[in-house]
Amino acid sequence: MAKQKKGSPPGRIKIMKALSELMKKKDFHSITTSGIAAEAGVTEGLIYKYFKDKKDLLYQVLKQHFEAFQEKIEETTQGESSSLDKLALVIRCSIESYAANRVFARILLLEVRSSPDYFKCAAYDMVKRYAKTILEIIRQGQVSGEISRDVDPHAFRQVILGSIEHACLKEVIFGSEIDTDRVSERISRILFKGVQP
Amino acid sequence: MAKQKKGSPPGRIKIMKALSELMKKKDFHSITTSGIAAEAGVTEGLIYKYFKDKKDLLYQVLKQHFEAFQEKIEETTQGESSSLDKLALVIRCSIESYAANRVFARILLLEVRSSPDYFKCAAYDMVKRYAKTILEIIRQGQVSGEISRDVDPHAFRQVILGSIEHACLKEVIFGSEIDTDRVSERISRILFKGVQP
Amino acid sequence: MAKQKKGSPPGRIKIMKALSELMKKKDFHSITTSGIAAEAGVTEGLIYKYFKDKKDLLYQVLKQHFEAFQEKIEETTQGESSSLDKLALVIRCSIESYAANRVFARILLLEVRSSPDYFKCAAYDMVKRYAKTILEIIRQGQVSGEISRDVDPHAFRQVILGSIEHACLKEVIFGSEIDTDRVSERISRILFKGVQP
Amino acid sequence: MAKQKKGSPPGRIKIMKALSELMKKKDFHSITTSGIAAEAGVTEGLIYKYFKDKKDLLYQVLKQHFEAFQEKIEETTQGESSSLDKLALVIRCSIESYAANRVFARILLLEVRSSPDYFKCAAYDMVKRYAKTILEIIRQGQVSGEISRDVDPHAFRQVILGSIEHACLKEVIFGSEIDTDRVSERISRILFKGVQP
DNA sequence: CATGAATGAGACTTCATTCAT
DNA sequence: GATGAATGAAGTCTCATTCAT
Repeated sequence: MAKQKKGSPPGRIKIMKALSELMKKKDFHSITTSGIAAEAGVTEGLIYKYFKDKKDLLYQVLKQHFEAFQEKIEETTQGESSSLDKLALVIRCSIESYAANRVFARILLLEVRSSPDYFKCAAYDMVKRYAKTILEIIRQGQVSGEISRDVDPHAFRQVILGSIEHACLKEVIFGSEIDTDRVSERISRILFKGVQP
Repeated sequence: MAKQKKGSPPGRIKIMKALSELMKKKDFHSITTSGIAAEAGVTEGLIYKYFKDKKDLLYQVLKQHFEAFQEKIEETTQGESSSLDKLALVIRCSIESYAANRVFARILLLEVRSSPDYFKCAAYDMVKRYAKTILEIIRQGQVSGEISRDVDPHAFRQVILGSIEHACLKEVIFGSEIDTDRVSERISRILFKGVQP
Repeated sequence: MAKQKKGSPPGRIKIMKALSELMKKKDFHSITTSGIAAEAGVTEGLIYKYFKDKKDLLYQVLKQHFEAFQEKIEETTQGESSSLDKLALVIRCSIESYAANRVFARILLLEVRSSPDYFKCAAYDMVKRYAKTILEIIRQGQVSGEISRDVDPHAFRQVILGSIEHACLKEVIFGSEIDTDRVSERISRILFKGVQP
Repeated sequence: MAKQKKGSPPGRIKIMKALSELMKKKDFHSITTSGIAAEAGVTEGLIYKYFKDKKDLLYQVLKQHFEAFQEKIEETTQGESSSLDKLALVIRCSIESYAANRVFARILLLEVRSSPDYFKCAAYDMVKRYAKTILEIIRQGQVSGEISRDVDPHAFRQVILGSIEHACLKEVIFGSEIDTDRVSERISRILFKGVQP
């Protein structure tokens, strides 16, 4: 119900599923439209009925994954009142999502970034919203006194995002397991308290 | 003298330079061998005399950039005795390199990571060495008491690398300027002291 | 009706015909895919929709020719009861086919034999069937007493096949005419009765 | 001494040997000049110092092999006075040569025949001489009464050559062993006495 | 006697994409 | 709602060959 818009014709759904499926194993560039069609059990032509082009298809798939992600992030942080706890939750939840959803991670971390037109697509808008959410939490933390005023919010956000991504990158690339709990705790520990004794 | 091995035939050098040049503007996938040849002023065939294929050429270029980078890192940190100062220098120097050398940054941050065979190439070996250097500095810091023992060295390294990369990513993608000093200082500030007041 | 399976798309048929046509004048290696496409009046890409590669196309064409050939051989020998007469017919019919169908002869006698993968393709299976047919006729002849028991069937088959091929080779190479009747009669005469007075 | 002309420069010899060597495993078309140069331990350019082109090199190698072959045939048949015995010896000797010298066999049976310019090269002259020798023996046999007058000499020669070649073809292609004695005896048996009881 | 750098033509192949049905 | 035939542009790569040194 949350996964596909109700009115979606079967072919459209099959095609998106097919790309998702193929991206578990291969990178986008080595996936061909004919491969997608074969996996979906439809003809190549049909892809162009529903998507402007191959990249558009990718962005649609990404957006679909992202909606679920964003929803979860917002749900999770809602109840929490402490800013640092919220951030810890965002970190945890992001890593969890990457871990649980390799395709999403692959696309986001490795595929789309190199094409300039990604930054104009609908899916990127959601990334911006996600980033904005984090920035707001940081600012709240500074207002409430949980976070030091001499920390630059943008820099902090960068460090958070970078840490999350780098933590997942290797496992996404090599397909290894991610120990979500350990990884996210360690990151939070370092970022919040620093490394000095 | 440091840039090319003297024995290299002129054509080889021209080809590598041509790819470097083209990567300032386009991503690797949209660069064609015929484009490279044209830019280098040689014939397409010559590329395959010196490089196994287009990817091999990319890795050679990357490796060449990396050698300069690695050299600089080692030079820079040599004189320093404090571990945290060394790490701050590594961060600064890395960001500086990315900032000064967009091609290198593009390749490393956006292009190669999605191809599995990159991780088997010679250039990746240098990445590993770079990463190892950082890990060793962290461990020295723990021995000397500068860095808290309850910080996991691998996690800390991940946070460092992630922060560096993410800090540069946007500017590399959009071609904007990086204020090396400010960015690196802020990162070090957060990572070393944490964000709590 | 016997020539192409009705389901074949027009492009596929045109391509196969084009190769057949071109092979009348040139050898396979000097025929290019672009030449084939031009002759067929389709685009080069279409070749690869229907055939794995250029060689696959060749083998398909060969197989098609072979099916007609095999059919004819079987038809021809059906009515005959004497083994030697059957063999004479096989010889005659084979030479006739080579004579009437230079393309087929060229491919079989000169082109495919040097590529190891020909011997794994479907067309070669038909050659084996043809050879088997001959062997069986020989054995029947020995059973019926027409052919001496101290003649080795395999050796005899070799001699038959070799004689047929060599008889046609020169004319295939130089494009000269073959006097089917005379050639086949002479071969049968020698093979059956020997050369001693 | 018989193998190379005395004055041959070392490079020339190395190149010819290299091609011979490579042809033991691969067919001529898939052997590249660069492969030849590598095997010979010289540079590609040198090939064109000594040979007009790649094909010329092939013909030179063939000719060299052929000289040894021709010499042996003539030696062998010299002493014999009976025509049929001479022919039996030619058959035996030819098969023996093919068996012992796969490269020679490969070139002659599989490679050169499809190029029209082979028939203008020096090596082909030797083939003609060999064929002529056989024809003369057959005619002598008819004069002496050993061979029936109603056998056409050309047809008989064709049968002989075809039988020899076909007998060796499979083993040359697949690299299997040839039992020279058995094969040649069986062929002579059939050709001379026929197959009727 | 030989090298090594470079060429150039073209080969095969791939793929996203379109359009009539 | 979907098919299937066809396109066309480009892309990577191969290889025989030449020539200055």
